[in-house]
Amino acid sequence: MAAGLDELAHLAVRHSGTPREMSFTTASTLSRLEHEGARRLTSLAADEGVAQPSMTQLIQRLERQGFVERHRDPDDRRVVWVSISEAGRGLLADRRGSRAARMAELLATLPAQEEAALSAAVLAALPVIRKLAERHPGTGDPPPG
Amino acid sequence: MAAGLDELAHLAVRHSGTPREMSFTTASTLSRLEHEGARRLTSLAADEGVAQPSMTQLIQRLERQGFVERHRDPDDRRVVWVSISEAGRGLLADRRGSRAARMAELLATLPAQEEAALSAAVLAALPVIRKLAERHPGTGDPPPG
DNA sequence: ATGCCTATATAGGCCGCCTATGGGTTTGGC
DNA sequence: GCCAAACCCATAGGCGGCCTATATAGGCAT
Repeated sequence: MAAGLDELAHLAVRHSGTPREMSFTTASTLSRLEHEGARRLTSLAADEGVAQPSMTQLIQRLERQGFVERHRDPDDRRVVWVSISEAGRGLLADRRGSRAARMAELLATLPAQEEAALSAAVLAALPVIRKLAERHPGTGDPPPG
Repeated sequence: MAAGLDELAHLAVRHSGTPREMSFTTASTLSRLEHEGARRLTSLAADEGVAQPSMTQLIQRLERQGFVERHRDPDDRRVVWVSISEAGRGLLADRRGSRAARMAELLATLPAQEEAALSAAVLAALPVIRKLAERHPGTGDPPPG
């Protein structure tokens, strides 16, 4: 069974489209900024499980591309607050839309019987996999909720 | 249901350990060399879905690290044959061992009922997911068989 | 004021991917 | 036999994404 689970993980990584369009950390950071509002650079780095200079570089790139904004804290001028821009929200929306569309298109190719079987399997597996994921060191912590 | 499948793929990518230890392409290329024997650089690049210079660079690094060997074809001196070394086989064996150990350790934390549910779900999902993966553009083609 | 701590930036290095281009090697038409 | 086209691989140069070590600048406490 472990072999089957391993193969599924393998297929997920191979076909996830990451990092063809955008790296996992980039997407996760943007999504976090959308859901949690303005964040400090260091705490972003900690939550995403990358070193602080890596986050500095990522945010600089996203700022250059117009997807986030940076503001110095007037009360503590060492601190940088990072927030998502309208363009950033648009980027996330586009990504989600195209992902969902591809997924729907793919699922539509399945005969009803197989789709039902897959649906049942996903629903059964999801809570168990979530539990396993909590106990396994990954790349950063998921956003709360 | 698409949302659940998407979440599962997300968790798989997040917790796969790629590319913390070794990139997907690197592992896949080494594994292909192990199973298929000596291969030419260009055909390796095509099968792995990367550009030829990327494969040249990857193979140069793997050769430097001692995991593959390169030989020019005496009958067509343009051609380079790439094969896995003993150290390369050892690397793959170690990786598989540690992956399997982590997976087993993780699964051992589940109550028997949940493990049975997960096992059933995986067995039910696997053939359907395989079918979907064939219809979806990924990073290169899987090795035949 | 001095010296410590904190928050971010910079320097430098490696992997992993790309396009464009260069340099040998065959091959095929003539 | 020769030369051009086709082929295989290497190199150059660039960007994303990650790291450690170190610098810079601001805040804080004695």
